[in-house]
Amino acid sequence: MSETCTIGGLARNTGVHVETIRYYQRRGLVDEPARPPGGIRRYGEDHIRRLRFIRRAQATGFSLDEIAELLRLDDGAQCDEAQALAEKRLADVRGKLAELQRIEAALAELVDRCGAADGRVNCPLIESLQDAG
Amino acid sequence: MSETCTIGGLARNTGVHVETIRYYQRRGLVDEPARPPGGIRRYGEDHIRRLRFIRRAQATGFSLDEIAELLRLDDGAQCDEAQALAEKRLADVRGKLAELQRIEAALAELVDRCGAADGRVNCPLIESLQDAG
DNA sequence: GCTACTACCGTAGCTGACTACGGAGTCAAG
DNA sequence: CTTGACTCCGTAGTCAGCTACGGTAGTAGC
Repeated sequence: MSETCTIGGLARNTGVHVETIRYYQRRGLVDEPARPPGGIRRYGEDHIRRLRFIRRAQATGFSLDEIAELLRLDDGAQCDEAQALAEKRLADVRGKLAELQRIEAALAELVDRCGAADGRVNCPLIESLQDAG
Repeated sequence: MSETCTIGGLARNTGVHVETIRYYQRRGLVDEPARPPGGIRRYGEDHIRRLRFIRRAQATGFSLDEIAELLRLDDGAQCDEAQALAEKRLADVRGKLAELQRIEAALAELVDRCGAADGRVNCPLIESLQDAG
C-alpha cells in the first residue's frame, strides 16, 4: 500500500495541516510526488514517515533548516561531513539535556515543597536557573 | 553594589541587547527602576539575575509567556496554584527530555558509525525519530 | 560650555513557522 | 452531468521574538 492517499488524507494521517505540508514542500523538506497529467498527487508511507520525523525533530528543538540538514545527511552525505554535522548537533543536544535536567530537578523539588508546605514558596526553579552554568 | 549600571552596562554584563531588555520591560518580564527626576535609570544585581534566568529558561524551551508565569509563581503565588503550574511544566520537561535522550543516543551512534565506516551512512537518527513515541 | 556618547521612547521592520484566502481545476456520488 | 468536496497554487496575513531607526534629552570628559 504505497502512494495511496491525497494530501488531505496525509494531513489526517499525520495531524499536520494541508497548508503546512505544502509549506514544507516549498521549503524542500517533503517532496512533491509527480502529478499524473492533469491529476492529483498521491502520497504514501514514506511521506508519513517524513512528516513524523519533522514533527518529532521540531519538538526537540531543531529548526526547519536544521531538519533539512539532517535529512540531507540521511540522503547520503559523505561520512566526514555527516560526522561533523552530527557532532555539532550532539554537543547542542547535550547542552539542552543538561539544562532540562536542572529544570527537571528544580521543578520536582518545587512540586515536592508545595506538597509539604503551605503559604508562599521561594521557588527553587528560579534560583537554579539564576545560578551559573 | 546595587543599582549601579545603566541599561548599556546591563546589556554588556548579560549579553542581552539593550533593545531586547527594553522589549522585556514592555512585556513585563523585567521591571523598570524608577527614573530619578529627569535622569537615567540604574540597574543592579537583581536585574542581572533576572535576565540570566530569562535567557536560561528560554534556552530550555520556555516561551516568554511561560517565563512570565514562572516569575509570577516565584513572586508569591498560592501554593496549590504554583504546584499545578509546576507539575504541568514538569510533565512537559520530561517529555522533552525523553525526546532529547532518543536524539542523543541516535546522534552518538551516528557519530560512532561514521568513525568506523566510510562512504554513505544510513542515518540512525532519522530512523529513531520516525519510529513511535 | 562644547562634543561625543548614551539613554529614552515610540514606531517600524525582520525572521521563522505557519495559516488563511481566492480562484481555477479535478473527481466521485448520485 | 451536476453538485459538492477536495486539490492546486500563488500570494497575503499572523504571531512570537526580536532588531533597527530616529528624534530628543541627559551626561561625562575636555
